[in-house]
Amino acid sequence: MLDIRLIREHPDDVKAGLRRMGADTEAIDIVLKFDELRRKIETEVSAMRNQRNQGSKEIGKLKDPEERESRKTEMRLLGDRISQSEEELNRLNTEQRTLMLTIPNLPLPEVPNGHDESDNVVTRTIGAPKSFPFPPKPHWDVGTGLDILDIERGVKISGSRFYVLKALGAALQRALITWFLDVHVMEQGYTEIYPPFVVKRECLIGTAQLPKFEDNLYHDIEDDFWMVPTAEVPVTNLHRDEILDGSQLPLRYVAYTPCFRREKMSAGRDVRGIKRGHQFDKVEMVKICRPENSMEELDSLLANAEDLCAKLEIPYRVVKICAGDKTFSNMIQYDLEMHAPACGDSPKGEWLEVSSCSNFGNFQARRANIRFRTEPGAKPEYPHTLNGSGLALPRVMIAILENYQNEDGSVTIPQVLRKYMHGLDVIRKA
RNA sequence: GGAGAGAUGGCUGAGUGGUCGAAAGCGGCCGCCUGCUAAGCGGUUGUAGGGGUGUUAAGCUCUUACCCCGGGUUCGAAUCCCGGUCUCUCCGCCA
Repeated sequence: MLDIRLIREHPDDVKAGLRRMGADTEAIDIVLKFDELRRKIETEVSAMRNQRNQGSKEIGKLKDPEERESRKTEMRLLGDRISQSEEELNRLNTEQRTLMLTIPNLPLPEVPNGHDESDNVVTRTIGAPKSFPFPPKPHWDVGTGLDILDIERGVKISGSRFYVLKALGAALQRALITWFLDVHVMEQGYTEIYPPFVVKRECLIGTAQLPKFEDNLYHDIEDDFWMVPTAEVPVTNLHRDEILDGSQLPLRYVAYTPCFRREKMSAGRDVRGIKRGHQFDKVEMVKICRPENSMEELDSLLANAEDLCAKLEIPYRVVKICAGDKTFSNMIQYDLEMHAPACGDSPKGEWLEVSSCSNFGNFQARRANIRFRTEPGAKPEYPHTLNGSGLALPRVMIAILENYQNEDGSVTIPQVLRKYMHGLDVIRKA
């Protein structure tokens, strides 16, 4: 959520930021109108309440029963007026908040201009796309050929966009998860978290999936549980409604969770293979830090994710996302994309997003009411939150199956994963 | 799932209609004292919103709301009533 004071005092800057994202600016004018009216009524209500509080105190001290009764009547009338204004005030408060929750975070000045994917900036490419002495097969052929991926049965049991990993396919994914976590925890200093995979609605408001992106979430109506679309949600919300001690910061967490997405917004996209499913696994890093450190923390977050790509020895690139393509709630975003030689429509293969690393500023902290004190006794402030995948499993699986495939249909296991696969070095047809 | 108990400030814990934004203790902060340490003494110490003043600063000041959440009764609610949530104990069930 943006700071209402920022909107109040610098509406033109806010609108300019929204325009860079191709977002609507009329919400700003509406919010400002609400805000003005809201403050006016709030002042009135406060004054009336004050009058009532004073009056009630006096009634308590009055001896004369007649005078007492007449004051009571007076106060009763005042009470009715207060109730009316309170109702109005409540309405304005909720309406203003509801609207505020739909306004996206503003891009930082260094975020490149642009309105879609094609305007993103590739900042560096590490390793060249691999060339093969034979025509590389797409992962769905590699995987089904080895009988480690079963898309048809996934569809049979759960519908489209579900798949089954089998035998060494399942083991490979499990090895990746464990290795990712080990690197983040043992080499990079993150604290591992095992969170619930369903959360309350407030959590999703906190990290800004709700109210705007309800369409993309699975929801259990009976208990009002929401299945997590990313570990960002439960992990960031660990500290919802808390005032942290500044000496605890930065907090650096990592969590593995399945992620559940309805993918309504991507209907028809990426239907082939395992690139975009309703359920996928991901290891996610989450940081909560002091505002002044958040850009360095973003750099190290990105470096931590990149480290995994590099160690897997798969070509990847770093993409700076433009203002029009960044997500709703961040203020700057970098994506990591691994190369998959046989995926997609182009003979050159496709760059697959395996990680998205973002700095959210205090946007989520405001929504989730996460605060900290720089020192004991100081005023609470909003910290910055960040998160980044480290990494998303299906795309890494794709990249491994396609990059490490051999002409005979087998797949070489990346060096770093072998000790997580009992020393196995190649996946062959059983 | 059944029965009972409970939810008060950073923590412990008092408070059953006005004198309560809330005793007391602990902790924190500031100062004093002390050769060091330990102890001692004094003061201070919740969050959020709005108004005024001030350079849209610091600050000062007035005020409102908040004693789990939401309603209700009342001139007035931490306190009474209703609904809900959560926690604990016991029983049941269970990977």
